[in-house]
Amino acid sequence: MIKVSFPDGSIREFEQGVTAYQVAESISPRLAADCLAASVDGATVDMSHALVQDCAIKFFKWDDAEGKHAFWHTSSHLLAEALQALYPGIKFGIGPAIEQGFYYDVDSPTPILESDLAKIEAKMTELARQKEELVRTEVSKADALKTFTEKGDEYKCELISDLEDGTISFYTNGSFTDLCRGPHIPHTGHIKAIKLTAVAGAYWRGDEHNKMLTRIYGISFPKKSMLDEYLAMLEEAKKRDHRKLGKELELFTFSQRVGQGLPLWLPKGAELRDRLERFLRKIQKQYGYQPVITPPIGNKDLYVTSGHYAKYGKDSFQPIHTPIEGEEYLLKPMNCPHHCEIYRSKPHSYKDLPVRLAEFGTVCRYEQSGELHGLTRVRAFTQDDAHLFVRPDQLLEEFEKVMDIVLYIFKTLKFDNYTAQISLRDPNNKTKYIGSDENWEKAEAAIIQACKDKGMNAVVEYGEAAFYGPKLDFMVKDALGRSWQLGTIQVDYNLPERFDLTYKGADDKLHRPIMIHRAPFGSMERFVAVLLEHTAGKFPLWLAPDQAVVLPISEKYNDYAEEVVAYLNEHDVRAQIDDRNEKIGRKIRDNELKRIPYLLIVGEKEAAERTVSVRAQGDGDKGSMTLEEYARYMSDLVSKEIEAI
RNA sequence: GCCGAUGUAGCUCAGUUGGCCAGAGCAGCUGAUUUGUAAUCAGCUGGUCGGGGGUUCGAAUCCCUCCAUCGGCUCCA
Repeated sequence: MIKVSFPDGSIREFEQGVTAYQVAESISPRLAADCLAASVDGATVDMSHALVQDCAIKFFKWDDAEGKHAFWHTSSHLLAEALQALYPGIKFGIGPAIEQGFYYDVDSPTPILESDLAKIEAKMTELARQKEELVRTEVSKADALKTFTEKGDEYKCELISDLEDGTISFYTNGSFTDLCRGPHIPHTGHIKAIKLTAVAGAYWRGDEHNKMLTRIYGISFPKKSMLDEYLAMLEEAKKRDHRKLGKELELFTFSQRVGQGLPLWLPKGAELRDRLERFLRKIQKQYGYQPVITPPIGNKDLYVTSGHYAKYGKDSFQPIHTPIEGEEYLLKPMNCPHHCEIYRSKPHSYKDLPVRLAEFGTVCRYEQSGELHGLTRVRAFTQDDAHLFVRPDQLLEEFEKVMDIVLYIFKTLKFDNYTAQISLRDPNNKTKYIGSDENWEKAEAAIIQACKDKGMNAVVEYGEAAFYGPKLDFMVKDALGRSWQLGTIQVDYNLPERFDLTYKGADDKLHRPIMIHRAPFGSMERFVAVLLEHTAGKFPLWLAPDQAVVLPISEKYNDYAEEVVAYLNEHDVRAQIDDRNEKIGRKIRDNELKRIPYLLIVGEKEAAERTVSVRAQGDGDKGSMTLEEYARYMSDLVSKEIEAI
């Protein structure tokens, strides 16, 4: 047996004659990368050469996340080395690998601009060609601090100060030495294609009170062709951008004159939204929800009572003053307080619960200008909101029923790559939240239990809770991989207390209900945005604003085409005519680009036979059908989509 | 809000060593054509070059400022 000791302190035993490749295989890539610094007890394995090569091969297959991580992490060191060479006096923050690529945060005496990126890329390529090894050294905390103090790198010093006492590792590539845990790929020569993608500002340690550093984003690959593929993929993703599609498909628009972040829904967008609302209303009716309607403003006192004013008052649209009566009103930033008051409007018995109040409620929030983003982050939006007032013994069952609704919606719309996130409060900063520890613990336990019951694989995030209670959020990614929260379910013990909500129990005493806030879509705006990017504008038939367009071959057949449209509209098919004086090829092209699901071509033959020639979106000619056949065909397709559960 | 970039016709974009009345394609309008499965032809209309201020004999082009948009950061009830 031979012993191999690793930098993390572990010692593994291997049979005599083991190859370096087998050693590499036996451990994770993360450890494998660190084998550069491994020492060998015994002479049979040459760790310095073969293992290095084999590790490299393993990484370049991109066969696991750790391999890519090491590759991009090394790339960030390479970026830092290039920056150090080009910008004297530059100081370094952190430079990690991220999901797609890497970045480095720096503080440069001369500004680094987007136009400098090509120059930096060239320097990186030059350094990469030198095949610089990533050399690990280990030092004490005191020595580490000394090294960076001498360099005047205050950011690194701050990082080291926060580390626990003990051994600290440095990695050196060429002339650049960084505080780093590793792992890295063996040498920079494997980095064959580099693209610096963006320069941005980023607060030191993510705190807006700190100095803003310059963040340089990049991505790298072991082959030029992989970079080309990546860039092509980005181009494709841009075509799915909901802002672009929203314009092309005439769903929504914005107007500077109306104001930033205030979407204007165009007729086709309104049709789409209406379909979604009707879909959810139907489900909610089955689940025993009662629709309510509340006004777009509310007295400031309402939000003082709820606690929202103390938390968000300063960052909101400022109160509307009424000079005559001297009152203050707020544009409604959420529906919960109004719904609490509806609950309070009459006494409740334990037999009445759960009470489920639902409203498509439009709310206004003064989001920071830099945060606005298409339809995903706006200043006025409509929540598919509902508040459930439940007894403690009903909490779990009701929570799980809400989960069922969210999952049904996601399934119907084929959102299969969502992430469920349990958002709990930050245990280290409880001042951000209202309510007692006991209530928080009960609420958090309920969500965790519900996920367990449902077998839902959820990630837990601390510090992501709402200020009044923990949540279960459903996150979905957009075309460029940015994650957006859609559905949300929240457990709240606090607002019922603040509004003194009660019900009379079987024991003839007053009890406190628990509130569940929920919005399966999240908001109509954001949901439509993500739906657009998912479908690339090819909506399922039941949602498509226009399901079919009738295309007469020439104006001679316009009358018959009108008859077809009338027939279809009577039979619940949303159809229009394209009677422009254009050739049929042109009409097909234009309507295909508008993602119309079905094109119905009518000419002499169809008019005589009372048929339509059916063309499915992206799927070409489907042959001819009688009007009856086609209407039935459509209704079958729609019912199949909706009942896909 | 912060860092960086962008802003030319309804849309997509040309036009910077400052210089003739600011261009194209698509869309729109008019006319011709009456069409069989992804762009018929011709003519015409349309622009305070994001707003305001400045430099200059002269500004889409240079400077200042404001606004909006985009990429991030921070925030997200």
